[in-house]
Amino acid sequence: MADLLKLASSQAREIILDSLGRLVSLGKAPAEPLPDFIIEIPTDKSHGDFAANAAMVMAKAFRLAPRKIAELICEEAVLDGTYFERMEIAGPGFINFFLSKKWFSAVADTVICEGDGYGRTKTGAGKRVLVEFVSANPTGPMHIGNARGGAIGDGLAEILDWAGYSVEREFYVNDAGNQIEKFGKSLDLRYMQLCSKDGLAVMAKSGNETDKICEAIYNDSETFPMPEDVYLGMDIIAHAHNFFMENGAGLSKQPEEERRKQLVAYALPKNIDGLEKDLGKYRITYDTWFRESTLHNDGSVKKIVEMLTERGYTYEKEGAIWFKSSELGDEKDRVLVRANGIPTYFVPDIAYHYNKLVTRGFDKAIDIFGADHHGYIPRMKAALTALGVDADRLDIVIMQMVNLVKDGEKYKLSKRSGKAITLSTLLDEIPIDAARFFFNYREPNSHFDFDLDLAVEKSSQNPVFYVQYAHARICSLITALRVSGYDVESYNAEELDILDKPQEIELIRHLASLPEVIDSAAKTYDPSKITKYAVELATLFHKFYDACSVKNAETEELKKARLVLCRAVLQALRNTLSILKIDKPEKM
RNA sequence: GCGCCUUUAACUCAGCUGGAUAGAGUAACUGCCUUCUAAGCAGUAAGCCAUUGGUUCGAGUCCAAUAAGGCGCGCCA
Repeated sequence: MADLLKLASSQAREIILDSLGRLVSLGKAPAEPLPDFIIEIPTDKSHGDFAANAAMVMAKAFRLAPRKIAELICEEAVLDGTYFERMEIAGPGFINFFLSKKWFSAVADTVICEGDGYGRTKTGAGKRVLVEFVSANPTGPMHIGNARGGAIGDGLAEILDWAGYSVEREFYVNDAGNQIEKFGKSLDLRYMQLCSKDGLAVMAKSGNETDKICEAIYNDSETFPMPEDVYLGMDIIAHAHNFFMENGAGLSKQPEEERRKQLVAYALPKNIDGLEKDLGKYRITYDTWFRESTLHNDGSVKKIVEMLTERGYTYEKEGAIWFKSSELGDEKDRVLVRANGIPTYFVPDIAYHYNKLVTRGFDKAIDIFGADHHGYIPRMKAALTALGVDADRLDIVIMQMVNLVKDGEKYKLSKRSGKAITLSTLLDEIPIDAARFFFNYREPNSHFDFDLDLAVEKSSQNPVFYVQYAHARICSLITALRVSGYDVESYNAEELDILDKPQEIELIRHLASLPEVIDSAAKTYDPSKITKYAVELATLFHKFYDACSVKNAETEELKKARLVLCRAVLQALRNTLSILKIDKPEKM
């Protein structure tokens, strides 16, 4: 788990600090505490591998020109025993560091030795994190927004795992509350329509084919009217029809409440199975499917209201129980229990987060939210604070809405009309690899247009192919050389000392940054850093491939050295693709 | 009206805690396969970093205001 980039960077810092220490004892530098400086990686590689702005920030303290200070620092600097071969003063007073060959071979060596684990860090060691994502309503199929949330959540969970956290993935099943009522009502209305004279006629005419019946009823809102606040999607009609086929019209003679109960009991498990299946196809598997109903059944929901009341954070108004969230940073107070005695969605959700952080004791809970729920965050944090839980242990990743673009036109996503494009439809149309890659190619917080035409296209326009192509190229290259008698695995990284082409050096430098990229992605909750890393690695490889022939290298030593480099690149590429759960084709 | 997000090349976006001449990909144009996969590479062209002001050695990056767009502001979830 060596991070050679970080190591080199801290060496550069130490070199300067050492030098400053000597300058102070020589009386050439002021003794008072000096301002902190930064070691950065210059964009222009002629400025070295690392650059320090120490001389510039210390100009005031020294009462000298930055370049003069830089000269003093360089005079006293000792590079022995470090990965650096020289230092330079440049520009307004930057101190630039240049790495030695030793470092480059150490990088390749590390990648190959750590193998499938290269890139893993211990940043999150000992911390348990729960990532909750998608959590789509089980009342219907998933839409495009869930597709983005799924890719981001799963990617993020994997990244956190690589950063050393102990990670669990969870789906929160809203199998209680108002939307289940609505679900039951919708199912019942459709069922009763099917049992009616008109419904029986449609079924007879359509030869009992569910698809045809759904379409006929869905499109004939005059004969089969539906009220405002129900689910209109065809999936509801399909459930009702399937139930009818299995159980007949007998249920229609039962009281409404009983009908709804039975219909929900029939359709809900089917929907949840469907969610699990679709997500499985999307390569997402959860550690837990957490049911909201368990929080109602074990009294947690009730207990939350009691706890908040005990702590003095509730009051009654107009027959309802309110939470004083405005005292804790929310813009207004919120209703906990309605005047009719039924708790709002908020209460079980507080109970759920309390369960994550207190009952199950996760150090962190991470939720992936659509931007349309961002206003919900302050009240949830307020609730945790009121319960004595550190609200910073809950992190919410906001992801902006997705626009679907087809033929240059924007689709509006509408759940209510039942016409939204579902996740399973999307996955039928585009490769899973492309979907997972695309949704992780932008920061969660960016508004982004998903171009259906582009994702379907199997061409160079599609970055996922570009990356996979690099992988396939290396595979066949290595195979070819192995066939011609090269014992690829036996060469060690010391041979890399002879590499000096810029394409080779750039490639190695980028290899070294993987651990840091993973840490950074974990810290900022941004999986797009990984896809971008993969694309950059592929780019550098393609450039190297073009400029430096392995097979026809000038010398045998060079050939072996490049072969080792290819192995290292292949390894890093494989690891990033593993994180993203994207196929690693050996041939294309 | 209030809050959150966004605004960088024709299009889609990078730009790490402020640093040296603002970068990719796509689209456009020009080259490169008798030699490891041309799903590739090299090159050309393309920019008032939305606008204005402020902070300092130094601002695409930080602060404020303005403008445009997205999303919220229920005893819905």
